[in-house]
Amino acid sequence: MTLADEGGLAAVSMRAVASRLGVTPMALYSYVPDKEALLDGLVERLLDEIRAPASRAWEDRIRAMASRARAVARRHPAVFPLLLARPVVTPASLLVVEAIFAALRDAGVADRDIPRVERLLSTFVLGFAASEAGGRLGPGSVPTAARRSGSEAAELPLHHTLAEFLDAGGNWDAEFDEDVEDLIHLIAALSEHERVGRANLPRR
Amino acid sequence: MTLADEGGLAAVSMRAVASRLGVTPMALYSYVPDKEALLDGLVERLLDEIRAPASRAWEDRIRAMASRARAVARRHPAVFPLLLARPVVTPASLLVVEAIFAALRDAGVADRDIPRVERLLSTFVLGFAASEAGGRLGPGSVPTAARRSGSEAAELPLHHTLAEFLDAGGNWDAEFDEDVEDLIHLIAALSEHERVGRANLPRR
DNA sequence: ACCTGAACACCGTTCAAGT
DNA sequence: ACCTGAACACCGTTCAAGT
Repeated sequence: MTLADEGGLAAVSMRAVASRLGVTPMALYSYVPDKEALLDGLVERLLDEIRAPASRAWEDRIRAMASRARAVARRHPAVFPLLLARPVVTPASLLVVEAIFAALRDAGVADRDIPRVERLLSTFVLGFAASEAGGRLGPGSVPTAARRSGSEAAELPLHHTLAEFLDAGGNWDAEFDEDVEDLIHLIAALSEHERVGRANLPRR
Repeated sequence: MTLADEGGLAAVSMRAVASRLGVTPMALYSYVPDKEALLDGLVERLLDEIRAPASRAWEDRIRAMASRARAVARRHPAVFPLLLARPVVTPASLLVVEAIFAALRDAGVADRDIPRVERLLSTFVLGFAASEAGGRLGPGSVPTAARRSGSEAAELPLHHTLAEFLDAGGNWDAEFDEDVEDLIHLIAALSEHERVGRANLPRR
């Protein structure tokens, strides 16, 4: 993890890890079948850092997990994107998912919608954090491009019109919080819809 | 792109590309400064495939772009995840963003919210498609884990309760469509909120 | 069970040289 | 401008051998 944090994912080689441990590269193969398993271990440690918070209101638990996920991404930007590429079957990831299930259930979301909404929520949160860590949301990058004079500007009229809002003032904290609030509203709307549906329909 | 589609990202080496072109590895450096630039070219071609659809209703344009992004991810699962790791400053990506801006404006979203909502939407769509391509949403993986007997099952009661809904019946098409509809509702709610706010407030 | 050492089949990129 | 050939400093992993 230290190697990844310091030198990016490219710095995590079996040889570099072995050298850091004062051991021969082949010694690692007693602990791990191959390099992929080693990276899986890194991902698992990331999920341990997210964990489930002990909070009362379901909204606060959603907010806390989202915020922690993003904090983990900032601490380990090189490793974080791997979260989107690995199946959610490890113990640590199942614990996080279980906690989100619980929050959605307390929110009143219908059972049949809970796993879907969990994936919707976690996909957005992981996607945002990974985008930020990977540099997709670079401060000022888009505005700079939009301000570029020449033929391109004419083909991007809305980038020009919206220029002042393009980079959120570089304040991704506030933007992320707003996004999470919007998704919490969406969840509340889904549960309201379920409540009304249950009152009016015979069964379903 | 062919190499990536056939053998994954690992199969895309400067040496393999050169060999495919019947040329020496070093010949590539006349066209591209390094390997990263070569991968940037792949990403740019992916964005070209998404493009902006010519459709009337803003909802249909959102649906079309989301659906196309996902189709691209299925055609090029190895390259697609790179989309989340590169800044949106290339011509092709700006065109896609511009089209989403236009749809959100037609939806009635306030100018100050448009770039944020564009990022919310594209982050989810790219995140979902990348998750699917990368195998995060593996069919049956989570249910299998939840069904696993032993001590773990006791710590995951909701996975047990929700077992029948855990993998969406493997029908990610339907789940993705539902997600997109939910987000369209969210956008409509935001624009409604803006309409009401504008009528009631003096300026803002 | 855990570790070493040598080897194999690869990498991206530099450098000097050719046309 | 475009391409070659040799070299450098790396990879992950196999295999045989040691304790």
